[in-house]
Amino acid sequence: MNSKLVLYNTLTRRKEEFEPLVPGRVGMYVCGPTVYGDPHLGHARPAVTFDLMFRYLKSAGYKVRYVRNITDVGHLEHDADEGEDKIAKKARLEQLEPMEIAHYYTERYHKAMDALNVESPSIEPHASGHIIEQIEFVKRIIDDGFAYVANGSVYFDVAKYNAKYRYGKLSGRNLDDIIANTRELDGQCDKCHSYDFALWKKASPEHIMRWPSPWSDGFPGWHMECSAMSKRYLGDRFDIHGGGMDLMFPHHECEIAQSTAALGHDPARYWVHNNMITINGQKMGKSLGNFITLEELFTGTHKLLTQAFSPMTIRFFVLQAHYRSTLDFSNEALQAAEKGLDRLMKGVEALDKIKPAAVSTVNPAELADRCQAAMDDDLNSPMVISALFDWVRIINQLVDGQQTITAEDLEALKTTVRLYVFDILGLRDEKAAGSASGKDYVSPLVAMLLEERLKARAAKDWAASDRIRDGLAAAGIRVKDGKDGSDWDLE
RNA sequence: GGUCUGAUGGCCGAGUGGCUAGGCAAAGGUCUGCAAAACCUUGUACAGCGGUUCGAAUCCGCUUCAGACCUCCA
Repeated sequence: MNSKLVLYNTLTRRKEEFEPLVPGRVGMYVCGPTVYGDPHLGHARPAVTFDLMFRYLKSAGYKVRYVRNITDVGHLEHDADEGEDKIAKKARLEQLEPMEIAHYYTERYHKAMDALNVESPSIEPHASGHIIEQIEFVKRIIDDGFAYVANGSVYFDVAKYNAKYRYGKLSGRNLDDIIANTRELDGQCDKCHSYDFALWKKASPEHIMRWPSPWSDGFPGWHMECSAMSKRYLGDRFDIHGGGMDLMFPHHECEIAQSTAALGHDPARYWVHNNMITINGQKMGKSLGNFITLEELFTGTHKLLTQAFSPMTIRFFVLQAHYRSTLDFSNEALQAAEKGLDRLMKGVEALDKIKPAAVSTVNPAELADRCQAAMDDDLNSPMVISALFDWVRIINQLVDGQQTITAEDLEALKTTVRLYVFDILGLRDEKAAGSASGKDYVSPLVAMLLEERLKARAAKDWAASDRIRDGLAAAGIRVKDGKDGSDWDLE
């Protein structure tokens, strides 16, 4: 473990050297999706970002427990008080059981994550499966005096909490500002203050998702699951808590308050937030209705898309920007990513064409050092990619014989390139993998035709040669003439 | 209004006191019967105005513009 990882901690607004609580082990918790709709491009950002973190920490030698939740209950729409449970609402619309909806979209989410080559986390707890833990957590907060019961619901007493700790430490707000900027309550509410938030909500008669509790038949408040489940699987303290920047306030702020109220201290040491994906300069999100689902991207069926983009193009697109920057969606940017990825993958394939020599004119350790330094610096994947591209050029020069490399250095180079491209960036050679079966299937046929074409070319029968080339092109097979004969590829 | 980010070449995006990523596009070249593909080369940009400094795109101040959060959102 020779990495010296530095992470930007939202809590301190600084880059800090990463020191796990237990040497050699890392506990990380990331807010996962609310499963009431198809996963969209916005979901790809945290998924890929924290997948990168997960992969890098593991490759650095840490034993990592990565917990990413599935929110299948308790997430209210419009208003934490009067709103309706998202899952339940969707269920009524589609005439389905709430769990049916949650299951369906969880599956869809998993499918999209697989396509993006996002590794499954160590544990993926569902909020609905941890009602007991959440009730216990609420009890502790009540016992410590930081919550009050009102008409079957339980609310967090923000003012009381703020008197002892500080509410707003993560988002940089202070309570006075929050009071000044929180809208007034309707008057029908059980809460004492507008800025208090629900820990447990009494269910109205028509509410389907409900569980018994000491206070009422109801459901947990919408920040409770993360506090309860992170404690359950990672302990009272853990290393990294991640999520999208839009969750910083109020969600993560409330999580800190809940955990601090119940346990007396912060739950996580490093708070890491990924930035948003924008479209025409605006955040891509459910509420704005300007999101593109991942399936639409993969199939090219959204009206804003000029073509389909493969999952790896999306992944590469995300990795080409630093996770804390906004990333603007456009067809042009995605096309650039697609071509760039293609170039990178061709470079990786070209490694096998290099013939070792007696001396090296290149130093593969340079690549390894650059990549590690970039990753250590707050997971700077764009810098890693930049270094890899520099080496694609060198690899091509090696293939060309303009540079030479020893067998030993070549092995080191292959190891480094593959480590970063496949294991850490998590890219997959879609063309090689995806079309392998199809390519194998037609291979003998194409080989035969190319042989005929070669004969025709040798005889300078250009008409016959071009006829074969055009015929193959019509079948989606592109012939590429090189120095040492012809190669081909599926479109 | 409050809190906080950001403004980089044709586009996307790193960097962040001097050595000035990378990709895409473009131009030139190599190869080729032609084409395509592939490869090579080139490209001096950091919103504006002040200030600090030997030196600033990078630090500070102001201005303009954009975005996020403050209500569910990755």
